[in-house]
Amino acid sequence: MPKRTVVSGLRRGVTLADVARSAGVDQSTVSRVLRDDPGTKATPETRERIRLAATKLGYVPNATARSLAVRSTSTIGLLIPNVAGFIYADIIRGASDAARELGYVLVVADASELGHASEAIRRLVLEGRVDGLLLASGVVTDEAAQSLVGQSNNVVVLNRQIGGRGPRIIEDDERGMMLGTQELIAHGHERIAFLAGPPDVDTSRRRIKGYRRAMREAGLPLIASLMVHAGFDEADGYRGMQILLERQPRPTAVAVASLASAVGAMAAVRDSGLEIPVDLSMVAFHDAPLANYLSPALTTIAMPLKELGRQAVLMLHDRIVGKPGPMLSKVQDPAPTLVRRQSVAAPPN
Amino acid sequence: MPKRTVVSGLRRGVTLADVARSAGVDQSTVSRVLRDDPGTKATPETRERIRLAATKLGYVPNATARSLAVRSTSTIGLLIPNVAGFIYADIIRGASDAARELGYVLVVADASELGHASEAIRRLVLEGRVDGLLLASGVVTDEAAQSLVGQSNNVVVLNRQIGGRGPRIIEDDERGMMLGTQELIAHGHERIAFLAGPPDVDTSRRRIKGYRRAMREAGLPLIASLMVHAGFDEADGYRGMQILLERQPRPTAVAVASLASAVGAMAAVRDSGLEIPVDLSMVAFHDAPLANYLSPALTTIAMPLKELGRQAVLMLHDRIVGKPGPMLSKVQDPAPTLVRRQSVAAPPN
DNA sequence: CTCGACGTAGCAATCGGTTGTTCTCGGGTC
DNA sequence: GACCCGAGAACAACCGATTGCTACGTCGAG
Repeated sequence: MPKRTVVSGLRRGVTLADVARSAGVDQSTVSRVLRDDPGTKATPETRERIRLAATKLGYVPNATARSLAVRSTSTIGLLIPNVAGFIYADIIRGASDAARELGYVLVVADASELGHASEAIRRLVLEGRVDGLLLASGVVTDEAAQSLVGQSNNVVVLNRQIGGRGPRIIEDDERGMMLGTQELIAHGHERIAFLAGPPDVDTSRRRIKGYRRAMREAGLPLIASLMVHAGFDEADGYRGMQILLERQPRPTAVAVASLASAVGAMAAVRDSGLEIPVDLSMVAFHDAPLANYLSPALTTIAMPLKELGRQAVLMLHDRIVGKPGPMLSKVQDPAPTLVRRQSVAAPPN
Repeated sequence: MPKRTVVSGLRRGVTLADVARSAGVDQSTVSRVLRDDPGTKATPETRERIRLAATKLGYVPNATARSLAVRSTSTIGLLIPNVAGFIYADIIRGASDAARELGYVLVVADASELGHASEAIRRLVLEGRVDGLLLASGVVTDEAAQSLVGQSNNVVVLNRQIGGRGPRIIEDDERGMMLGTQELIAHGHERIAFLAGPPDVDTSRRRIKGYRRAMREAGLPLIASLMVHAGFDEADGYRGMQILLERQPRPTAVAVASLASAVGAMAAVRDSGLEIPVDLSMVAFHDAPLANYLSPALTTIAMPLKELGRQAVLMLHDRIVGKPGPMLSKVQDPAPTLVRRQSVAAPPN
């Protein structure tokens, strides 16, 4: 029969007590049996009776009550500055999978608008809705985030360092950016520009390091005017590229610090009447399906973002259960890979 | 036995009892004062003493305990099939804002992988982690979702209808798609193809209706071979467009049912040696910053997705508090708008 | 001087689980 | 037959809030 349910807010559910009554035992026994508590000494017959009653009534334990009793919610939060970013889908999936495997549920919250990060943090962490929080790069500029990272054990920052404090996990930006720059070098480019991210975030700095190192190791000169800082979105990339295109002599190739800004950069190149890759080669940091459908298809550096998400929750989980761990972890295992498409060719002339 | 491993999980916080002790009153008084309970009759002095103690101790109420007591979590869930989709960012923001205004927190869960939707639903709704759930189009093919929608009062489906049951809210797909098709017609096109979504989802069907209606009202013939069904992502759009490009005579314009598939379709056009908009005009359903940076910049139909998200939580909230409301709601107010860019021109010849 | 009203604040039950402790038997030992 | 033992299950105290109800003064009225 369709059950009569729900008056309002919460599902008005079957409780442990209901099951206990139906099975003719105490609710503590029901609790232990249904959770396979090692301390249970119930008879096989009793167990069976309880299980039957539970399924017959459609019992589902109430997470809120359980959380209160055990002082743990079994949920992990992930705070993201901008859900539209290309990179977050993979991070979310990796984190989501890992959480599930650990018996946690992952909830993501959007903190795109300024000031909302601190509210989200209060409601999620301080009010105890989650056992721990993953802070994706970007939101951490928020001052509430700052102070939280200093205070709480159960926060892990992804891909950004906050004043050196707090546990964090990063992708191997340096290695990835080296890979991309080397691809340009391998095609014979020497005047290679770098469209960098904001100078004050350490993710950008690590990518810059990778670019510089590749140049240095190839014996190529680092020309200051060939590096410009821009934000990470399309419009930022467009503007940054315009600047680079005015340099004389013009660079023959450019490495771009994010996929979104590369999309903008490509548009800037087109609008200036130049063509990729014949006039200018380009590689972008981070990969997404989109890159394959751009014109030309964009050569990218695929970072192991899913693994970043996964390892982030593993790291957070260790902290939650009190296991000691490093303050800084770098995702090494699936190494960054270069996805060759059509945006890189030999330099003109 | 060693003492229980309380430590980790939840923030070991200051409780109501702590504040009460510090202020020298009963915790019920503290509770009433801090929440400004209308039933409070505390003197100004007592209130002051309590407030002081609370801030001094850094008291933050525990959401779990509160949820248990009031039988409501003040959180709403949003289940999304694919966080990478272009449209979800706006929906999330709209929903997030509305939730915040209502005093709720919005948590989003990703159900990209098959079978995960039902688990997410169990953990979120059945276990009582949320007061209500928004189901974004796509996940609802899941059978758990199906049955949930039938059962629970507190689920609202976005942009997709499930067997006619359950409350839902839709954008005005028909009107939007009409708008786009009319733009093509206004430029003189007559052989206008439609790259549609999957035939079995009603969102697609509504977009088809809009296309057909625009054609009909303009007195243009509907040619069956000029409509092909494809999925909503880039690869699907690529394949679908390839088919359309083989039609003889070739269409001079195409309306595409999603932005992602339009990106794929543009690539297919390029690969076939044709050029947009000189050989073929294109409009895409849904807008995103990306459209502005494509080559050529893509003319799109901007749907009020933020408003969709907002109204969805409003609708859900009404149901949660028991207010009666319509089973079907359509977002009308900010009407869809056409964003003219460079992908539409007069037909060749 | 007693009674009742009212303003204040405390008591205690409750939400739905978890978990340490206690009770109840039946059976084996000496 | 008294005693002990242990399995099996009930009892009861939490977790941290919310909330109906009761208790205690004080004050004014009769």
